[in-house]
Order: sequence, then C-alpha cells, then structure tokens
Amino acid sequence: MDLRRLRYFVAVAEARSVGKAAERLRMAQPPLSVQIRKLEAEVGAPLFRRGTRGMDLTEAGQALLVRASEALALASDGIEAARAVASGKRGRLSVGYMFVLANAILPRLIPELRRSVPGVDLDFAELSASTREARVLDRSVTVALCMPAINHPEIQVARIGAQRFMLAIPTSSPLARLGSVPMARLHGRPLIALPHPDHGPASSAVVPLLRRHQVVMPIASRVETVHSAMSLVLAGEGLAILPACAQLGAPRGIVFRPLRDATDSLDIAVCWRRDSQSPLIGTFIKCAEKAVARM
Amino acid sequence: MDLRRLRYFVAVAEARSVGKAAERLRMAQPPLSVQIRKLEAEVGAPLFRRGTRGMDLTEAGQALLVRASEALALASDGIEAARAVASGKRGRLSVGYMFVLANAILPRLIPELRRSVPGVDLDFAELSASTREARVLDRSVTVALCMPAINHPEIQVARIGAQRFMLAIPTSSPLARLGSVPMARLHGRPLIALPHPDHGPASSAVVPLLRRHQVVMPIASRVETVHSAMSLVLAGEGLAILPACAQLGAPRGIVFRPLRDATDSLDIAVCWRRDSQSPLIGTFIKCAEKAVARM
DNA sequence: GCCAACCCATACGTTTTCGGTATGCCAATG
DNA sequence: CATTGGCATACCGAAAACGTATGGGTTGGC
Repeated sequence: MDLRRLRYFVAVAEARSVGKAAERLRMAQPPLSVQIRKLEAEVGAPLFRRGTRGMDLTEAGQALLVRASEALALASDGIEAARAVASGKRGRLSVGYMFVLANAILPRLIPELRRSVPGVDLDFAELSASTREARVLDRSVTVALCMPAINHPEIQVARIGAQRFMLAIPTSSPLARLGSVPMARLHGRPLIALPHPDHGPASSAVVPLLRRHQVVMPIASRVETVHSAMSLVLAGEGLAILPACAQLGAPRGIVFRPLRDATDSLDIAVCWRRDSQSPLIGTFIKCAEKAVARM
Repeated sequence: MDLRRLRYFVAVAEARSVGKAAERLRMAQPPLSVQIRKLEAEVGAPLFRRGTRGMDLTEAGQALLVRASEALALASDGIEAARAVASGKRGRLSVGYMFVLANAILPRLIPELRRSVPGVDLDFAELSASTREARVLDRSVTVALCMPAINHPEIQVARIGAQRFMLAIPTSSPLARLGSVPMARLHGRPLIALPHPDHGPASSAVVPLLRRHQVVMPIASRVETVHSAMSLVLAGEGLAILPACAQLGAPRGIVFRPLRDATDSLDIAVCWRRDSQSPLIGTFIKCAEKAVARM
C-alpha cells in the first residue's frame, strides 16, 4: 500500500476522470490508469465504475476515499509538524531553573518566551543543585538556568550574567546598620555554607573570597539551598554569603548588605546538552539575557 | 512523501534501532538506513539521534511519529474498509419499495435483512410507479421491490413471487356476501383503473384479464396508487381489481374477494441496475424471497 | 591497551517499479 | 460511417529500492 497510489486515487476520484487527474498531476494518462488498476488489484475490488464519460466511484471507492484523504492529510501534516518542530516554530521547551534565580528571572523571562515562541509548549521545573546535571543529561529539561554553570564535558554553557555576593544577616544584627560591610568584620563569625557544585558537598562557594581577604569563618552548618541558608540565618545560626538575587526570595527579618571591597560574583548561565539540536536554545538564551539585563 | 518510508520510520522508531527494525521488516539493514536518511532529507531535519546503542527519536521525530502512525492506520483501514464494502460486510443498501408491498413484505424483510447483513446501513424509500425506474437508474436506490417488475434494458429483474388479483369492494356491496366473485358479475360495473407501468398512463393492469373473460367494465377513474384506488372504492366510485397483498393496507369498509376462475397475478420482483456490482443484491434477494414465502 | 562485538553509514551492482510514447478498443455523436 | 473522447494495453527507458560487501566509530572484555 503506497501513499502515491492513494494520492493518485484521490486525484482521479476528485477529477472523476483519469485524463483530467493526470493533467492536474502533471503526468501522462496511461501510467495513472495503470496505478489505479494496481490499487484496485490490491484492494481486490473495483474502485471506479468506468463509464463512457469518465470514472465514477463505487461504494468501495467511496469508503476508501474518505480514509485515503485523511491519511494523505495526516502524512503531509506530519512532515510539516516535524519541520515546524525542527525550525522552532512548534514543539516543547522544558526549562529547568534553580530556586535562587526564580524570583529574579522568571517573571521577566516567561512573558518574553511566550512572546518569542508562541507555538511552543513551555514547561518549567525547579532544579536542585544535586540533580540539575542529571536532569540536563537525561533530557528531562532542555535548558537549565544555573548559578553557577554546570561543569560537564557533555554540557554546553552560555554565560548570561553574574550576581555579586552579598551578606545575608538578620535585621537585628548590628551589621545591618552598616550600608556595606567590610570583609574584616566577618572574621570569626559562623558561616552557613552552601557547597560549590563542582567541589563536592564539603566545599563552600565562598572559599576563594574568604581566603583572598584572609578572613576565617567557622562553618556552622552546611545546607543545600539558599532558602535553607536564609532560614538558618534567621534562626541566628550564622551568616550567609549569597548571590544578590537571593534577596528577592528572602523572608522578612533578613537583610542583604554589600561586601565592601569584594567584587566576587557567581555566573548565571544557560546550560544544555551539547548534542541537543533544539532550535529553541538560541532563542531561549536571547530571552534569558534580556530578562537578566532588566534585573 | 511515501507511505513506505513512513512505515519504515515507524518501525525504526518503535524498535529504537535500524538493525532490529530491518529484521522485523524482513529486509537488510543498509537499505533501511538509506530510507531513513532520505526521509530526514525530505523533512530537512534529523528525526533520530544516533547513539552508540541504537537510535532515539528527536522532538521532530516524535512529532512525525504520532501523525505517521495514524496515517498508516488510516490507510490500511481504508483498504480494509473498501474490501469490506466490496464483499458486502459493510456498506449501505438503499431499498426502494412500492406502497402495495410495504405492509405485506417490509415487516418480515427488515428484520431478516438486519440479521443477514448486520454491518450494513439500511435505508428505505417508498417509490411511486412513475419515478421508480429513474430512482433505480440514478442509483438513488440500490434495489427496488416492485410489482410488477420494471421493464428496462439497463435494469435486471429477479422474480420473487406473485400476487393473485382480487376484487376490492365496499363492505356494503352485495358482492361482499359472496365467498368468491364470478367474473361475469363484474360486467358493466365501473372500474377504478390502475395503469400498467409498461403500457402508459391510459392503460390498465387488468385489461388482459377482463378481455379473456369477455367482461367489459367502463373506467370510472384512473389513479396512480392502490390507496387512491381503495379510497375511491370506499367512496362508491366503482370497483378495483388489485393484487391480494393490497388488502393489508386496506381501510375499514373495504373487503377483498377472490375472482372465481381467474388465476391472473402480478409478479413481485427485485429490480436493480444491471451494472451495479453491489454484493448485497444477492443477499437482498434471498431475504426478500424468504419474506415473500412467509406472506 | 588491544581485540572483538555491535551498530549505523556508504558503495556498488542487480532487480523492481514507475513514467512516457505509441497504439488499441469502445461508445457516443453527428 | 467517420470522428471524437476516454480508458486500457504494450513496450521501452529511467529512477528507485534492495541486497551484499565493507568502512568507521564506540563499547566492553581479557
């Protein structure tokens, strides 16, 4: 059963004539006649009544016609849909993001995305630091908004911005009275540590910063997420040094203060599988850059 | 766009491997690989990700897959449907019938038909004597239950029974007291004449019968249908000589009496276009014969 | 670290199928 | 009776598909 035969069949049925249909199909009449007879042989019954003034569908032919036209439409629609997905006009974009970035970026990113790729189904999923890499690798997210970037040979990265480190402290702390906090004032204070994803769970993202200023902070707790860190800060367990954007998700009772003389920052990056040929990634990066620029 | 390619594509997508799919399709692996690449060239985008352990659909491939499988199913369903119609397992049978036969035959015929051809859509239409031929010729009915048969070179006929002529008279008529009426008693009485369809509107179906018995009946009225005839009989306009089955549709106040010594009858026949290759006609005739036999 | 196994891609010759041209057959028409 | 219009058949050249042989890349085991 060949789609070409069905196409020919539909053409003949609509033209009610082999000759007319052949003309419309830009081919000679005899081969078309042959194809129709082959189709009839395959079905095992005549599909047309041959009259002296052209061809007319039999009942069997009518039964075939409706389904054949639908099948033709579906097939070409399928090709078209595949093209649309490949070109980025349609499809699905699954966006992973880390909680720190959610409040700062998503409100600007999502409308921008919907405007840029209106035919695309978007879905969003929060990523934890420990599983984000796997979620990108197994394609359960197409792109990931990360801070900092994922470091993996199969994963490609586009830096779209950076966030300065700031000090997260309880409003009640004496340090909160300062406009900015000199690094030296942190010496000896307990630190709520967030691990750097590249350096194992016992690491901290701010080790280089502290070392450079020769500040030593005993680690009071290790936590996985910025909101855990802020909860512990609020509980008086210690201070946290967090990227600036985290303050948008900060609870009442926590204030952020810049660190004087410390310009260290964490990169905000879009990360995706190197072999993902999704055409939406480029567009996504542009949208994310816009969203970051207006942060 | 070729249905074979789509079939191959679906097979590869389901097997997630060219080799496995080739085996299932009973063909060698290389040509299948070639066909897949040709399909990808036609779409203009890769449909599979080639990994080291087989093939995996891209998003574009997934978009195509759903539609391609539907298209395949529709196409083979179309072929199947055409076969079913051609074999008489499905389809439509449009049955025309003349009013005289309706009450006598349809109640037995319709259940019989529904049992014999359960997958077939039946529809029924009353035919008038003047248009029945055209309705068969233009195929607006597939078969016609007629009395008498249609006489036309393009129309084929199967005789399935016959109905004796009987006298239709008002209950109040003195003739109604007789068990059967001798032909001689009709001499001189006014006749409600039904034309014989083969002999023009001025004819009467009972001319040969009367002539053979040398009975002369003046024609009081000419009517088109048996129910008109019976209405006029009831109105006292005259007598009618009608096929026996008409009495099933007779109103109160009319009785039918056999004609003594007159065995003339009208054929009941199934009529259809000679070139109609509907496989249902044979079955229909069998059902109609059964229905007539139990009249 | 090399070799074997696995899987897809490419190359080439063979076979099948398709399309074009020429022509025949049939019925309707004048 | 000839002509016209429409489909069917015959034959040939062209295109497409299939099979066999083979290459190349990766995985996994010894």
